[in-house]
Amino acid sequence: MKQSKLLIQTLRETPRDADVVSQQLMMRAGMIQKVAAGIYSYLPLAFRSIRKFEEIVREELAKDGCQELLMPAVLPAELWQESGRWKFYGDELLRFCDRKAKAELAERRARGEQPDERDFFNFCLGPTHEEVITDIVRRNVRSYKQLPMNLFQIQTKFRDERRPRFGLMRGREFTMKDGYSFHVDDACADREYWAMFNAYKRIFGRLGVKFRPVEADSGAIGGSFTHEFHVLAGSGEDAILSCDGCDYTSNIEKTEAPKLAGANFGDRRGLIKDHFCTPGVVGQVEQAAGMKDGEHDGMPLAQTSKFFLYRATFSDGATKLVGAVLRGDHEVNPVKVKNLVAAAELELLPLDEAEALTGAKTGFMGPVGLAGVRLLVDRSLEGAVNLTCGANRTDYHHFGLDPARDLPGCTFVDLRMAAEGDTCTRCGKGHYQAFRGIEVGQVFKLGIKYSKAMSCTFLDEQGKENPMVMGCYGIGITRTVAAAIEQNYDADGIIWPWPIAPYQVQIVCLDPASPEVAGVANQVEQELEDAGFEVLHDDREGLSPGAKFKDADLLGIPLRLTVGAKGLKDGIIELRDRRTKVVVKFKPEAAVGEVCVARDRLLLELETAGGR
RNA sequence: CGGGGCGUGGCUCAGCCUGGUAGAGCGCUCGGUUCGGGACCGAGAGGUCGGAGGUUCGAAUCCUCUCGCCCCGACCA
Repeated sequence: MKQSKLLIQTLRETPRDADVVSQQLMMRAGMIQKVAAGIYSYLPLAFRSIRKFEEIVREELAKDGCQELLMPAVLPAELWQESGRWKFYGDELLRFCDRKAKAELAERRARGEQPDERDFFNFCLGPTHEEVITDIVRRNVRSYKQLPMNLFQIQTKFRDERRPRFGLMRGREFTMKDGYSFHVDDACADREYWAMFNAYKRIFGRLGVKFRPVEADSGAIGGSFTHEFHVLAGSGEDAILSCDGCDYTSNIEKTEAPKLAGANFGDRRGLIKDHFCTPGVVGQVEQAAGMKDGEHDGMPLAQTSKFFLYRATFSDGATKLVGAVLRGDHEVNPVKVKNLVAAAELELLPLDEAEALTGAKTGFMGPVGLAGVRLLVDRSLEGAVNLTCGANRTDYHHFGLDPARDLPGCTFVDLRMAAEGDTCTRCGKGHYQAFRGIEVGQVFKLGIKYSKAMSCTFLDEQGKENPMVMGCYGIGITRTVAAAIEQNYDADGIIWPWPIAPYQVQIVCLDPASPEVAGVANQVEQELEDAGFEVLHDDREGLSPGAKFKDADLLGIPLRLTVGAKGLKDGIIELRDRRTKVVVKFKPEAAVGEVCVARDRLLLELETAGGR
């Protein structure tokens, strides 16, 4: 490919609204352009990388017998109503109405009615396709003989993120591989789960990025298990804790926190109400410091407790108040709270409601004496005595709290956000290390949530009807490409991993106006292409060498072949490794051989670079 | 959704406070000199200053509304 004909405009300066490295570099390299918030065009260079990654995904999935199909991006409300998600999926689901519904809406309005427009939305843009695939399978699969089956698509998805950001890493429109499997029983679904788990390890391994499979929260969807695949990068949005002594790696939302022994706070005493008065002080640390009496000049943070009031909403629409009690120096993990009460949604109770319920301002609410609240106490407080807690009276705290005694009906559970340095709960020896990760894939055992709701059943060997057991498996294609850049760049630009580089070799012709030099460059280009390499040839005239080198570094093609009059005078051209900057010089006739050697070396390095 | 910021040639920005008929650098076109890490000279093209309304003799500039984009927050109970 001649660069003079390539649709590309590199930028010397970073566009103002690009805030992560991958977005900055992809925009500067002329790979993507923003069309609207969180919506991008993939220009030729980016599209080549995206398609290469798609092909890796296809090849690896084919090894496990997955079948590719393509479902519509625009989906009817009916299917989503059938699964129940039309109601529960939030505003990330972009809903709209077609002309028929619009006409009916207009007619109602003409009659003087004031219908709610939302009641007329009858379509949405698909953020995920469980409903559609389940519909397809229930219509086409009847017998256990046809199972198991694993179907996937690579498709543009839309999620109306409340705050799109980070370029391709958190856009509203993105390309995703979503796969779904159907099975006669749990055991079969579990086998497929691990088959996909291993396929994903192969896929991200081939990509040549550092990644980790991570145990993650499966939400309230039936308590099934799930792994996320994360590309490790400092800019990642997710916090991951990984044990340095065993394989336990998990999203911090899920990480089990060890039960910590509390400090010894003396002999148990009674609950002394309203003992401490810290007027106007709200922060946990400041409050503890201000708690003074005859024996105490400020309380240790670990002897205070903190309290959070949540409203849990269940899948049947019922709600319940949930109170979480933790040690003052611990963080609450709301995901754990949500899962412990098996809620569909969990929200922090709005401040005004919380104040009305407890009768105290923020900072002075506590668990004692609250009616109608399900109380959960972090297990690190099991057996603790002489704690302080909010008195439900503004400015006051109780002293002497013994949760087991003073909070009847409370449950001791793991509510706490695990932290770096905590002892691993799995091996009991190692300690958690913290990483940041970009979630690029997920394997999830769905169970029968959708097949049951949508009557996707099969007849077993006894002729009995059963719901199929399902799994789903996603990979964010465009996000993965961005994540690869987050992990592979330097001050000069992108450093593409070989497998998804838009081109493998970039020929930089420094003197394209010279027939002799251009002739050699073209010759080498042809030979490399004949040998199967993907070559970008910078044949642009009128640019100084410096400008061409800068552009080449920015684009990040793994190998750069420099052809110039100066080198040719000595009969040589130069091959430079983008990452190491190491240069080798040789005769033009040796180009193919040298590029092969360099490629083999790069691929060998990739094998050792992946995740564990 | 709450708070803050920004919208001026393709890109990065100045001009706005203190109204007077729109600028720089990069990029682009043409000509010339250069040519191994973002060269130089000369000549050009390119902008309803996000949009609407208002104030004024006159608005990029002041006022109101609106749209878009970006950032921070959304876990002190």
